[in-house]
Amino acid sequence: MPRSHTKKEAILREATKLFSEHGYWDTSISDISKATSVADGTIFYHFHSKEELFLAVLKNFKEKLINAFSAHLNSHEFESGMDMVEGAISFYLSQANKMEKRFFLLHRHHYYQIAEHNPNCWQHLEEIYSSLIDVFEQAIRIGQKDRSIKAVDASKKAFLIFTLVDGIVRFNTYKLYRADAIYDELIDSCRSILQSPTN
Amino acid sequence: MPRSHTKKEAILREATKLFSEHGYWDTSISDISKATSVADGTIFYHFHSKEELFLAVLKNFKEKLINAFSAHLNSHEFESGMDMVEGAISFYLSQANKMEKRFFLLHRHHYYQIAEHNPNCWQHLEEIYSSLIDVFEQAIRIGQKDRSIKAVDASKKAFLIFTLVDGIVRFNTYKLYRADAIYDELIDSCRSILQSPTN
DNA sequence: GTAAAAACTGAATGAGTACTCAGTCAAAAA
DNA sequence: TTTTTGACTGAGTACTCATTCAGTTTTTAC
Repeated sequence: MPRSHTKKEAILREATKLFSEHGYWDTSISDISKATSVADGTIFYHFHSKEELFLAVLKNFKEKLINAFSAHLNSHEFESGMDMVEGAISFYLSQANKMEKRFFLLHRHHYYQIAEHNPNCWQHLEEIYSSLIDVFEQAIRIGQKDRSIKAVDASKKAFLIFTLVDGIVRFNTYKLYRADAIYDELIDSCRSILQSPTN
Repeated sequence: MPRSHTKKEAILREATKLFSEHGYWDTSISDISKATSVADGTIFYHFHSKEELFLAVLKNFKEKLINAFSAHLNSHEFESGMDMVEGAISFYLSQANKMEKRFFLLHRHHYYQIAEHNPNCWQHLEEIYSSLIDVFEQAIRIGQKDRSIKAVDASKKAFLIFTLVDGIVRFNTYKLYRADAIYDELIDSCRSILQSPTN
């Protein structure tokens, strides 16, 4: 395995760090090359453009996040569908906490701007969101079978709940409100939305 | 009234348009000066820097949004607190629709980045969010008096509901999900969160 | 009408930027 | 050993951009 392999990885690692911390425009190619102890040209040898490097960071994040979610689902036993929904919420919050900077990047605007002219970027974003929302949707459907969740439009409610959780993560990273301070209210609200009053 | 007054206004108007449409980094001072038929220097005569101009746009938006909300509240009669909450939600959605580009700007990241080193910017953002959340909180408190809303932590639930509505606006502008398609589910969910089962 | 003040101009500046490319070097293939 | 290949280098290119400022025009004050 040539040395290049490690260098490409190192570039991607430093780029993830710098883009996440300072954003796309406030991170120059030479910032990344300095941080990686690599020549500017090496970056363009491995990635055709700054934008392509930025997309590689997104792709990497997408894979990490989706893998983390399926690992979580496979390694846990859930009492009921409702229990699964709650598990997904707290797992999402814990991931957002662990990968705070990368979620920050996801909530920034650059990717949505690039997505307008780059179908590849759009697809990454689409996959991230749909796979996350899917987790909620499946949990709701399971809950409807085991009667822990009432009859609702699973797809729409899944989107609503995801929006709520993701919005809280967003305000949390912007430090406008602390997520842990309303965790109980969040779970309580989700139960109100999904459970019939008798549960 | 000197001519300058109109020019300053025109600069602010064009800056709002261009920043909203293309973002902070993709709008140059000379783009704005061309659009306003003004010399580059004139912009710096009225605003000390690009960042200050950008903040003036935010301040302007803040005032417009807050005024629109109080006008709405003053000009409507509400049957109950719950009715007021629903009115606030649909008013927020209609404003987001009417001022789509400016909401786009609010949801972008630049202001949060500037806010990190500029207390003035931070204050604008804080005022926008707290005044909006306040509308929901007051409506909830009124609803608790007239019994249309059950006993909940008004402040926390107001934040939750605002987060949900704002999140939907965000996904709507990114065209990842259409807000009007889940309006009914949204209202339904808010009722579940706030009303006791017997209502 | 004249002086002072304010508004306005746009060419010039200089600090940045993404990206290129001719050439070096080490290791694999012949 | 010689040749070829792919990884890597970093000075150079062509460019954009926010900001400045010396000078001009317009408005206001007297």
